[in-house]
Amino acid sequence: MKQSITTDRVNGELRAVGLRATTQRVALLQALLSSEGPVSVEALTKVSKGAFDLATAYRTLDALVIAGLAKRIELSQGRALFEASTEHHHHAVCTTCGKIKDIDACLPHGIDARVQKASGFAVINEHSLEFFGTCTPCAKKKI
Amino acid sequence: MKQSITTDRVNGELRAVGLRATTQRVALLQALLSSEGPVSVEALTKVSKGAFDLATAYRTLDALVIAGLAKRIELSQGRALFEASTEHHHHAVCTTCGKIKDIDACLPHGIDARVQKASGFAVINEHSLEFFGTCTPCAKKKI
DNA sequence: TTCTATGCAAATAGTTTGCACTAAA
DNA sequence: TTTAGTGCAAACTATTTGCATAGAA
Repeated sequence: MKQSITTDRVNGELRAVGLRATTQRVALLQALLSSEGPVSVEALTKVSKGAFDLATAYRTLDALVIAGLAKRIELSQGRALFEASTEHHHHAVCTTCGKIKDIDACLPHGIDARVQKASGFAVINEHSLEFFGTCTPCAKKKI
Repeated sequence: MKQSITTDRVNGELRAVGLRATTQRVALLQALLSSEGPVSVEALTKVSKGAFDLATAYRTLDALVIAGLAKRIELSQGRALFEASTEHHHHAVCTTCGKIKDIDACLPHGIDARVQKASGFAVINEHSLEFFGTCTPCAKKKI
């Protein structure tokens, strides 16, 4: 858990992007901002005790992604993960237990531009970089 | 289409990894080897006219991935793509039309090792790097 | 002949949608 | 009061699984 996120701040962020600050949205965005790494939709609905509907969670997350407050991540096959929009970074995924750790960016600057030339694409404006391996606890268990 | 892949070669590759060379597997692996980039499971079953069952395709692809002959790729949300195992490379994805283009590797050597240190993971043995943007045809249509 | 692989159909899992109702603004 | 957002249930899509049968070795 990072430092606690005030309801007021979340309220403001929602309104700033033109979304009504409903109880559910505040709870969801708060949960998103408070979690260490990418979270599953199911996990998000359970964070606040007054667990809200899955459909609401999906709709809200879509809205947050469009508003630029959240990012959708494709890591696990067939289960979407979401994280709050923070500065650009990458992830290390443990292929044994599924744990995900944030990794600070370390790609050479201008790589998007270089790939743009190499690919013949008109625009390259985003990239995802994920690392896979075994975390230390899992590695120890295997010995 | 790359140069045509002989049935014999595919037969051999399958047997080499201990898989029976059934009609379906040969057709599927041949289709995989012949396609330019990542392909969906549905597309693979339709390549050979004697379209075979989806369940068979999934089971076969699993076996091929385990055997190291194929790779599973998570790009589009909720639809798995597969490609034949070739040398390490990355992809550029057009977020408008979905077209995928292979990109030759361009990450600094030793990056896995560096991330291994930075992440505290015991092992980092794989990474995926995907670029997103707009391909030239799509960019022109938008003007 | 033996045993793995296939096809079919049913079962899951994750996600999306329609609609009447609730609650922000 | 107005209109966007929610819950519930049903619909969908991609993928998986059980089981009897076909076919590779």
